[in-house]
Amino acid sequence: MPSHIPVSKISSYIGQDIILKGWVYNRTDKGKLAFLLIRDGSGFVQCVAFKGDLQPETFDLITHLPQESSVIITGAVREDKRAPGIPGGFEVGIRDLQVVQAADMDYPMALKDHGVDFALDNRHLWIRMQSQWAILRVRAAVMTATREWLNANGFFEMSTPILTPAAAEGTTTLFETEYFDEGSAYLAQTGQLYNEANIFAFGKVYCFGPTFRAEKSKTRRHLTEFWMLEPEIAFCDLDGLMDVEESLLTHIVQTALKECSAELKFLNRDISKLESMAGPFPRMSYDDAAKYLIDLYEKETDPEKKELLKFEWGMDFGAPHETELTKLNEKPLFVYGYPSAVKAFYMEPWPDRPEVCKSVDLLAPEGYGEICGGSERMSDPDKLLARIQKEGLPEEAFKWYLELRKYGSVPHSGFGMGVERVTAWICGIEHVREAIPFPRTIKRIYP
RNA sequence: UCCUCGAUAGCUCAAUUGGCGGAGCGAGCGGCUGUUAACCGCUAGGUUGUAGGUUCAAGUCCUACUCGAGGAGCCA
Repeated sequence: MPSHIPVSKISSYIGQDIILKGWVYNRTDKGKLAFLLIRDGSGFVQCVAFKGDLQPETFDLITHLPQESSVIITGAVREDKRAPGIPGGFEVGIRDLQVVQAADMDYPMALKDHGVDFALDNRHLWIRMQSQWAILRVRAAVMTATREWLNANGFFEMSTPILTPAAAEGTTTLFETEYFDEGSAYLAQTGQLYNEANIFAFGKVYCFGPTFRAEKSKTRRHLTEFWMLEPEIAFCDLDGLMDVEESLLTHIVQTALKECSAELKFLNRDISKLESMAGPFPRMSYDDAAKYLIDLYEKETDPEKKELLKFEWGMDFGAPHETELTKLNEKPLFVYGYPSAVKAFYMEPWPDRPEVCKSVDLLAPEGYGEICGGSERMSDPDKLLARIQKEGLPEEAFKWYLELRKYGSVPHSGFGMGVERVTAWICGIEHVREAIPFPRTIKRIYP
């Protein structure tokens, strides 16, 4: 009696009879021959029916199967270089086919390019397509690799609250909701402040969950709901933080290469660009980056490009600036020591240079830009209080946060990593909305 | 919030200076023993986003609106 196997393991069953349970992704009839591309969640494999090998009614059933019908197939595995699929190169000679459900014939997702609007309205079906399946498998691998590295390196996963009181960082627009008789609550835009409390109990921690930004950002790099990893580390300075980011990112990329080679190949990702992606990553000061950008701006002759590259010391980088900086290297680039004015209030000032802070962004190559942002946190309670007052933040809301610095304060650092941005970069795709199963953007909350 | 672009068959797109709304894919039927988004033949499929306006005549020009996109700002 043949056993039920996943498509992903098919290479171990050459010459054997097996059972597949899945869905008809595509069908091609050719007279007395029919090809079914079957997907079962673990992969895509071609199944072949010869009229002569089957009961006439079974063959007739196969040649009339609607796309997306659910089926159970019995047959023999053989190697064939012509066979499409993921991983591909194998096919199943159908001996028997049982229809679990014949799908309605008006399945809307054709196997070709669709417009963004249509594809997103049909996201619940779009995720069945090979490209989206491959991207989301890479995303899962990124998330698994992330936890793997952190757990192996002494970090504890600490869930931080999603429902939070007002004013975490002050600047960002938050989603607001009613909270019983306590007034308004807000969906978390970061778990960092809570993780700063957690490190004094657990040393090295991380939170890994959804994050919400109500800002009306409409670009290929923004979602209103996205997943963020936020490690926080006690007794760690800015250099130590960059070491952690470097090792973690290296592990994530190498794992994706190992676990998802078929997916990346299907996505036509230039693997060689990822293979060299191991630490150390170059580290550049904001001052040097600013000098480079100002120089570039002055040399630019095209007036349109010149306007985009406009830059002076003290500005935060725009997307065109990030792109220019990432062109300098094949690897991700650390830029550290940003002006305090463009960064959050809790970042530790540079010694003897209070206008600069111990912050660091990690910019992914090939124009992907910022994938991690972090800093050494202010550890002195008096300086922190002064900064909170200067920013006009409500002091009483930060009472607990200030207390962390009263009882055994230490230098500590942390960063946030955007899962969808990392996934989009590894997959080589245009837009972060394809790097999450059901993207939430400013204009979309369906499906 | 600002700037720019777009909306024509189920989907992706054509339609010349304002002059009879088409094709491919998908769907149905038939043909084909190696297809890779197969191919060949036939069939069905339309209130051109909405509301006005200009004109002998509007998919095409004008006004307003709706919906969407990607860029700025802000950020991961």
